[in-house]
Amino acid sequence: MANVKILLADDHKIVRDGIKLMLEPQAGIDVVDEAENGEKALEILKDQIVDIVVMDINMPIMDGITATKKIKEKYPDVKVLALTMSNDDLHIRQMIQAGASGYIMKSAGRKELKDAIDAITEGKHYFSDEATESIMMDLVKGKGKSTGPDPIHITDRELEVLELIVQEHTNQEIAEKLYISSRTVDAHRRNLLQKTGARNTAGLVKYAFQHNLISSGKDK
Amino acid sequence: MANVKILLADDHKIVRDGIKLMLEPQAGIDVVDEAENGEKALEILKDQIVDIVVMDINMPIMDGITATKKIKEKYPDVKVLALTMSNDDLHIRQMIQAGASGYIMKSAGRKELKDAIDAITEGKHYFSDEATESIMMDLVKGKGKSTGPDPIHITDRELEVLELIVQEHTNQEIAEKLYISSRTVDAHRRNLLQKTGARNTAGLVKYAFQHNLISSGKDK
DNA sequence: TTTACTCTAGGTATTAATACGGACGGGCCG
DNA sequence: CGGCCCGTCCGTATTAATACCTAGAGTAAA
Repeated sequence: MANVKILLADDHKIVRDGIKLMLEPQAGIDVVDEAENGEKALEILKDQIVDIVVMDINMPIMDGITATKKIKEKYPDVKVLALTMSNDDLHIRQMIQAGASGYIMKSAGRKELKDAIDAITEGKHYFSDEATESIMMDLVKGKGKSTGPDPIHITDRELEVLELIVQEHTNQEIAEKLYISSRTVDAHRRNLLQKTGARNTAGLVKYAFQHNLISSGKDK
Repeated sequence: MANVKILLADDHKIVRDGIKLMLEPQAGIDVVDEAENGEKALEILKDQIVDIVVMDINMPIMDGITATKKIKEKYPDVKVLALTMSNDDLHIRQMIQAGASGYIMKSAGRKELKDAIDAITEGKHYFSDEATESIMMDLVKGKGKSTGPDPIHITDRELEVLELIVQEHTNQEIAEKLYISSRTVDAHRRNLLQKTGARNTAGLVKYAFQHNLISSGKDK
């Protein structure tokens, strides 16, 4: 059997180098290329045969979830192993829905990484214990009900509003920016409160940060 | 000359393993131990001779900035190389003030890591281009004035209030929790708005996340 | 076509937050 | 001692946000 061809997608070179050094000595595994964001990864796939993409979730320009969706659309045979820092239920679910074959955290060790790649190579799936537990909790809860964080779907418009809220704009200002009534903004805001389970603006901003919906919220 | 003894402090095992694999083949460098948070790093230093601590900033339990301060207090000869994902001015400055000898980002490559360690071993400092630029900007600006993030000092009480705000509490609730008048909470809130430059609650929460100060704000 | 969802918008009301003021005791430090 | 900062509290006022409810136009799916 030919070697497994890996593409690394992570915005931190140290992480890429680290994974590469961990994998390269392994027999049967070749890291054929690297990408520092989802867009680059897609470009590389155009003219490079790859078996597995090891994909970070948090990346600039194009995040791992979006990239995974696009990869599975265009190259359904390419497997994706999600790699992330957080153990966020939402991210795990989103990656699985996007078509990832596995999910491990950066706090995992070399062995787990190897195990995950082996499992995926054999056409199986690999989820870290934490991810498995999270998914099981969902099944137990019976398809996201009751108190669970639920499969909440925030619409595009709501996301726009949320971003402007995070940018410290008032409803009036948001209304002007989006060319809608402030009442509409108010409605979106209430929907956001309800969907996110937040009590107030503080909760919305917190939600945005914890689920990384912030794009340009950087300092200064 | 004896080998340089390195202690890795990062909560992500993959990152630790990666760095280790990058450094170990290098002549003259030994990774003698690892820690997944600042507290562990301090414990290790108790009975382990270490020359340089490669320290991540974002870590659970005890962050890199706090850990660096404590290390420089107890073991002034131990050098610290800060390692981080963000290029946040504030973090850079805080780490330098805490006593770090260098600062590089995870998006840096193997060569930069090696260069940084070499420089620090020789008693010099090493700052990535981005960090240098940021510091230079400060010098140009003349000691943090005008638009700069200033040497704002948030008092303990204000911090308590801020934390409760982030936890989605209203002024009344905060007042009850702290056994003070809601008017006082209001005053603290106004001072926070003024000090942080925020326009409203959203800005305060954003500030809290970007600079810090959230301890247990995790999901669920 | 019905169903469902999104986006839109309004009415009415209450509560919370923000913007100005000013004031006072305590602790720390030159 | 005399200032300075901190933490505490109040008055007044305006603006913003939140809580209810209803509801139509558009679109996409069943």
